[in-house]
Amino acid sequence: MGTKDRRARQRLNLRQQILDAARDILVREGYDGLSMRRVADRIDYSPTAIYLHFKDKQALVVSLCDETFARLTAELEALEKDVKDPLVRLRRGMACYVNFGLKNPNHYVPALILPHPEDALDAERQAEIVGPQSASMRALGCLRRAIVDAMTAKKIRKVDPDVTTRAWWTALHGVTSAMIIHGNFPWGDPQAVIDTLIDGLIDSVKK
Amino acid sequence: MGTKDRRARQRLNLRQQILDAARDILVREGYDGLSMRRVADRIDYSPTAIYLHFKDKQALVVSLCDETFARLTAELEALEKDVKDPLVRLRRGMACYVNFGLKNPNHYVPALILPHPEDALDAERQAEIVGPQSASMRALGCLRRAIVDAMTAKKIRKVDPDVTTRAWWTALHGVTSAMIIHGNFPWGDPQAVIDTLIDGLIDSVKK
DNA sequence: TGTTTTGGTTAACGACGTTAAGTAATATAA
DNA sequence: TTATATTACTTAACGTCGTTAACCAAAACA
Repeated sequence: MGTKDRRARQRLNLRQQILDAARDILVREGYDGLSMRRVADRIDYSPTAIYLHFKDKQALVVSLCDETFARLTAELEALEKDVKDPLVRLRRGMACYVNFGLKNPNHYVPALILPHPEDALDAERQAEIVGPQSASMRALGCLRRAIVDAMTAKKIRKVDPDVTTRAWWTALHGVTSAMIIHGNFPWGDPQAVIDTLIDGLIDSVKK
Repeated sequence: MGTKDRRARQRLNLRQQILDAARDILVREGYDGLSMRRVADRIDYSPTAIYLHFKDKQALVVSLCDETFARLTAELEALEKDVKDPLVRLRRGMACYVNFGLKNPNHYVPALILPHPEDALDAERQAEIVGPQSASMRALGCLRRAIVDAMTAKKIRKVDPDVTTRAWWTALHGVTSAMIIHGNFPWGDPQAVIDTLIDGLIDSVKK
């Protein structure tokens, strides 16, 4: 009766082959270089075979990005355990986010920079959605907790945690995406720009 | 001898028709909805006719975006003349930038959010490029001047104007692009997020 | 052994940006 | 005025893409 198992195993096996090939292409050639046909070529299946495992190209890419962003979340959550000083944790966490984006540009781009169709929803449906769903945004929870912690520890002055989380995240996203997309912009010392931004934000609420 | 003139006039005329049709499509349907074939349909020419006036799709879009971003630059330069207080001008200019992006999302997206092929250059050629070329980045000059002015007026403490300009621009770009792309994210009161970010940045360098 | 389900294939649709080759009208030169 | 050259444009095509429909063989089950 292990036949059912074997089928499931083979199914997962192919699914993993698809993911592996797709990730390899994505990392090496970026989102534009990733096509269903190229993935199919790599694994010696027909392009349509992929659709038996992923609804469409976007679902495939989301799977890849979720996997990668899970590592970011893990890093951030590790900080929560290891770093006691909430101000230091805040600082390190923000740097961590930017660094992650710069080290994984080809995941960051489709996950957070490129427009997704579903992000252009009608106003009614937008209201239904209350929180970030994709794994690529679970980092926001970490940021919010760090802000709240720093606040209760009286390290920073009282602020609206939700508004501040969103404002700061947009800033971090800004420097990350700008440096990824505008690679030939004269950034000078990029790290100086990143540090200036992060330190400025934190300084603005320091007691 | 007006035949040469007439030819030139007709040429410019068609060029303008292309631009008008393309801008209409871009504004209404966004960058993805804009295709050479659709522009051609609108003006009752064959798709290839467009290539007699624009090198490729990107050149056409750049023309459109340059036109629109010129209005932003004009607004910012008007501020330089009208608003004397450098701190107020700084504040207003930054808000102006974000506002412009949110009001012209379909120009902002191809101009500053989407990856351009030429932004993925090899390291040597990147070094050759020293400043922002596209009109979409001339706003950076305004920001830098505002920062320097506020500094010489002793309204803010001494900072590296280049690094600060770049850091602040990434932040502004971040909130702008995030709100454009992630329209169904729970922003709460978007203006509160924008204001918190801008005020935070300025506060961090206020004397 | 016959039947259904699973896991794939081939072929095709309708889009896209772009290039190559051809054509008709116009301007210039003899 | 006729021949030539230039200009403005078209049709056809290439190679891509994501995705769907129809079909098919092998395995599982009755």
